[in-house]
Amino acid sequence: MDQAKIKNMEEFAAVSGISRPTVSKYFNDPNSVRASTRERIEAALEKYDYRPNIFAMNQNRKLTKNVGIVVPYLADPFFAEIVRVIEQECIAAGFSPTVFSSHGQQEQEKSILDTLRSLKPAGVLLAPLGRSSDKSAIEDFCKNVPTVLFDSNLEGMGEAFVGSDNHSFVEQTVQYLSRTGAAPCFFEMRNPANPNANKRRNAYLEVMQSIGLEPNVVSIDGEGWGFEEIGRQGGLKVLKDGALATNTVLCSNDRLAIGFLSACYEMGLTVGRHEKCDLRVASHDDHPFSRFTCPSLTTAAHDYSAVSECSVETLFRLIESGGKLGDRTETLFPARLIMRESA
Amino acid sequence: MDQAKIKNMEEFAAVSGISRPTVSKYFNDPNSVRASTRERIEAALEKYDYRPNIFAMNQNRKLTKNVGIVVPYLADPFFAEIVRVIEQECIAAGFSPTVFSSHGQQEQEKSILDTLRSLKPAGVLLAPLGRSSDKSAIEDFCKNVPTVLFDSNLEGMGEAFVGSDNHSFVEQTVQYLSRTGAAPCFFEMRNPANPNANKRRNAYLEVMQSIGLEPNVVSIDGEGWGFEEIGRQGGLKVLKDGALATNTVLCSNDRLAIGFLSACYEMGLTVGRHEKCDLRVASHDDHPFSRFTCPSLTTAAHDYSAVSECSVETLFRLIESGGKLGDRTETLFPARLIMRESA
DNA sequence: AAGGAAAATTTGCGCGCGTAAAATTTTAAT
DNA sequence: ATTAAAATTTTACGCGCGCAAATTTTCCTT
Repeated sequence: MDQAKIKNMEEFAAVSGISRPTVSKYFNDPNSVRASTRERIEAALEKYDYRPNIFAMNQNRKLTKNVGIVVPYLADPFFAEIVRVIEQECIAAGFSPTVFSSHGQQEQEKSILDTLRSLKPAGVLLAPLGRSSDKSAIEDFCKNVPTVLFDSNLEGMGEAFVGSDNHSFVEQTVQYLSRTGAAPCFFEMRNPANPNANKRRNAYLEVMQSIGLEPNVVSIDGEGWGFEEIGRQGGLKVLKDGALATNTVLCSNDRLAIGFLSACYEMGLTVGRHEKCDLRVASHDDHPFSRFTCPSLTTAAHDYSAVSECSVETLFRLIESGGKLGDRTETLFPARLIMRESA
Repeated sequence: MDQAKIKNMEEFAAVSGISRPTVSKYFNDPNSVRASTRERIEAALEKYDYRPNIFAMNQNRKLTKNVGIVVPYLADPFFAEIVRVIEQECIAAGFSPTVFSSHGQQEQEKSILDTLRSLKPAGVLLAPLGRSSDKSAIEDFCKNVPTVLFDSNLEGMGEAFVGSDNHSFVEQTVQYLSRTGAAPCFFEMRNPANPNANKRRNAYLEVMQSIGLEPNVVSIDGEGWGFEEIGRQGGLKVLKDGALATNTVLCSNDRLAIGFLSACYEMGLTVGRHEKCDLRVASHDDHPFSRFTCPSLTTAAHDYSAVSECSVETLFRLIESGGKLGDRTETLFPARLIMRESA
């Protein structure tokens, strides 16, 4: 690496013996220049550590290489994990991902969309807050920026949606539970922050009816994204009130289940699939920690990698086709039942 | 809001009846212009929705309003939580924070520092990987970019360090455990990814010696950031081998403890502070989920808000003083013992 | 009302790069 | 060798804004 500091593309073009426009073309797409030219540029790149000024690049480019990734709550390990994978894939494809978390707040989500607009992103992967999203703000955003929704769907918004098939989740857990023991009650938040929750409740009702069992929905109070605490408080209340019709509880999601397990433990109730246990508990999501609860949690797993890969691929297709896809596709991946000790 | 779209600052200056340089000054610092001028600009801002082009701004400004936040592993709820708070504080102070996760990989950390350089940030809050960081790369970075280290310290690097006092963590848990029962064994990874781990082991040895107890360190194998699984595997091995000298286990951190609790459960061992229990388990960090383990985890808590606030404040002082502080300060916050059911 | 400091304006240049059009060179095919 | 196509170079302009110096206006003081 030569000590001579290269200030700009002009100078770099000079030392590499290539014209600046061609160098510019190279940085835009290394394959767009002749192989021999590419080699010469890359040789110079080794010698003279130079990187184009991203601000100047983005200012003039019609389309940047920026990609926005927005999730409703990054402190939720489920989203943290999905973001981790998506981020890597964007980098591998030569994009610059920027991660944003709405932190569960509508205002925050709106302000992120505002920031994102001025970032002129090539595309955005958006997991909206859902129920508490400002629908018209998101709709407006999607009209101006190529956007793929993931995780939670907002009817008609964005160019595509990629997520998990909630019905498949509930069907598998309900089938499994009712085949191996008592019919499951459904434990959920009355006003869930996430729209998937409503789909899961409806799926529960459908599946129970289809196999001729009496549904039993237990809705608990609580606001916000502190699901574990909400599940614990709700669990304590439900258990004390004897509000459960059977000894089998199907939680809407794993974080709620983690709280519910905690409540069971406090009440001195044993959870598990064995005869001697008081309760069976199952859930949905395969949260990264559900493997380590006591007992380990039986759950329906997202196909994490399929959802992330498909989201990213869809976004890239969208970007390549200039921001518009033919018709809005909705891709849903089925769940995989993970049988552990809790049910 | 008028339908007339404002293209640039030139046009906006025209419609607001102010010269462009003055408008530019306003966006740089609203207080640097006369009150009456400020009002006129803000009135126009209401009417004609205009936002300066950040790329053009950042290209020409000597110092941007960007702030980088780098953590070793964002999927760890501990970091997710700290990032959440820090992010809000930066926004409140008028900065544009960008969050990066090294995902536990040295290469990733280095590439983030590279990216960060070209972002010309006013300052960076960096929680390094620690043991697996490329020290010289970080040292070099800190020389060029105003940086405050947090969470884990790298001797002499950055303009300041803010973190938790590991000795205080261990002192409190060891004192508590040995006062209320058997002396604690120390359960840790042999090659921990985090440098705090080494400080905690040393603190354990010191504290045990100072109160005249025989230390007993149990080091387990495992690489990477999957602490729960490592703790579980290690726990199973240790429990089967009967490698624990006493019935009290102090884990280096909560995630390891979560795995260890899982191992205890699998082995049919009961954990808790009551007479009839087989084991007592305690730990450090007050991980967001440690409240919900079964039994709930006795642990030493970080002062999350103090660490985040102090980090941010230190960074702002650093930025205001032009990137250099007098002498490198190291601020350590003590732990707060949280007594729960596990010990 | 006069004076001076503070704030605002005018003028003008520069940042680093994208990009378009035309001229030139290189490559591949006949 | 001839020729057309592809790649490169030259030339030239524009993006939206920061910033500095000189000038003018505004405000407050005595």
